[in-house]
Amino acid sequence: MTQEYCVFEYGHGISAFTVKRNFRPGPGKKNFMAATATREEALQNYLLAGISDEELERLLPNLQLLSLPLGQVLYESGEKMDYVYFPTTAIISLLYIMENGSSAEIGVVGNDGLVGIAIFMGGDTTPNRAVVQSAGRTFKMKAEMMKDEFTRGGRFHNLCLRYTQALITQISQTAVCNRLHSVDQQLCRWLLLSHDRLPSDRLIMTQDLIANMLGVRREGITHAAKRLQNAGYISYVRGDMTILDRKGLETGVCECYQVVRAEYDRLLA
Amino acid sequence: MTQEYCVFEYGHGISAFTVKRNFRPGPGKKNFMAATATREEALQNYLLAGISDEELERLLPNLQLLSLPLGQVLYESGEKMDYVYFPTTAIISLLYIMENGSSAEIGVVGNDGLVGIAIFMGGDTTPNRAVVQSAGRTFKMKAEMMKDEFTRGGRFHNLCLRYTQALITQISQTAVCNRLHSVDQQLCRWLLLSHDRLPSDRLIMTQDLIANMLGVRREGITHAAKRLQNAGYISYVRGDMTILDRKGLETGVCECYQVVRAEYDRLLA
DNA sequence: CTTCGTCTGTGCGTTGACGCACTTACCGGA
DNA sequence: TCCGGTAAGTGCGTCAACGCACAGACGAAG
Repeated sequence: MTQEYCVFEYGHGISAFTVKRNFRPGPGKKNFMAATATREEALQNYLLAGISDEELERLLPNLQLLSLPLGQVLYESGEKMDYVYFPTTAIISLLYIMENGSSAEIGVVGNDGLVGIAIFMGGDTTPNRAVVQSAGRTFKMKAEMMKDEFTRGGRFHNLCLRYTQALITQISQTAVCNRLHSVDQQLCRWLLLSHDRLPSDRLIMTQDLIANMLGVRREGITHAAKRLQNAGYISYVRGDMTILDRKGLETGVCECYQVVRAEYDRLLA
Repeated sequence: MTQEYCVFEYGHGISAFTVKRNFRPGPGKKNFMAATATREEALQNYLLAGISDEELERLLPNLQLLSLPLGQVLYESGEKMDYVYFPTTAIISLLYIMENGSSAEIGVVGNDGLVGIAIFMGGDTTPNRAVVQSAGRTFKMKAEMMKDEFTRGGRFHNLCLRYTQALITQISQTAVCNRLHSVDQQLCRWLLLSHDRLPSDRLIMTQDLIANMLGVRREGITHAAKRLQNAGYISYVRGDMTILDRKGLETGVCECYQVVRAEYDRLLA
């Protein structure tokens, strides 16, 4: 089961993120559980669920299902992207890594979208790293197949572009939030964005990792998380967080979350 | 001459930005100097310069040239976009305005691109405001015409998408920079981004406006600008800034600028 | 020449986040 | 059962940026 796998992989993945941040599973380990896509499973991803039957039929044989452990790197900054990913239960974080090793998240992708927009936007690469933030399942598809289907136009083409616009809003709002809001507010925003993309209320992730994502100190997350815990919104025990009171989190968040949420709803309805 | 026009318009535009930020020229004032595009003028915009002759021929009759005063609002947040803009000498700032009135820039567009990507991305609107940051000229084109040409595919379609990816990188880097870097560094980045899109070395803009763009205090800009002035990189007199030493500015900037610059060069070569 | 509005410069107390060092708590393996 | 590694909590001093208040400084209008 995926959840058990998360816990198992947790100990390994963690070191990936901190310090070196260059963790990659060995070649034999990477694509286990790979299987051709079933229709039902594919529909768990909103983009795949939103395209026409004809398009889905064409894509299905080319979609490979796989499980991703926490910390796995899907793309490295500037690296040619061989695959595009359609997450179902996994959550992928898009990060920029500074030359001095510090990092900041620019966006997050779950079953609401896809990882690898540069493939159809024409740039082929981006100066960002894509890392598994929450272990889970995803489909992957060869970049060439992605380009072919995109070039056909049709609903898939349009939906990809609308998703990209939604992602732009998310990134924009991250910029605004980084500029104007407190760590407390940003943590709330981050938790809600994650929760929206999570199959359960559990998030397997240390405070150190969250700090790396938000580009703040680990102690800052400790304090903010403590406040949320005291308020009864979350429980947090050694890398195992549970969201107890979503409504509560929403009272602590800045308007940035709602703006992003509304745009996703509007564009990908 | 455009430069003189900037100075003239300066006194009016200014009040637009501060406090209320809802300045709009009256109906009769908006589209003065409108004229059908000449080929040479159109080529000053990199996107228009990069498309095929056939495409350009088709667009030219639909392009209207106009001068934009400092502070004019091209789009309001959530407002339907009737036109797309291809700046030549004008610079447009994309801002998010918080509910409490504070603001932060998420990106800047000059003759390197276009304003209004939501039109072809399919969302039609964005939760941002587009404001003239530096007075100058731009082409505008009806949204429908834009959609039509985009839908044809071809080089125009691809170039628009590549430009969008470049813009995404700029927005992403804004997010990172907001998170990790000092006001001094951010001011350098902002000046360089503006200078790249400026027809001269002069920038007509008060410290108060720059502060609104960067989402910081006006006094913070005063201090940072003073340091740059003492270093001899810029001169600054009451809303009239001149960039004296570009190389100098580049020594004070963080890596964010170079990352964005490299992506623009790579994607829009 | 004076006045008024605007832009810039400065000082000062406050604060949120940082960096560092350290302790406590937990867990799995020897 | 002990030990070592990892996660989380705490306490400090430091600092960059904030908010506010006010003082020049400039320029256009009368």
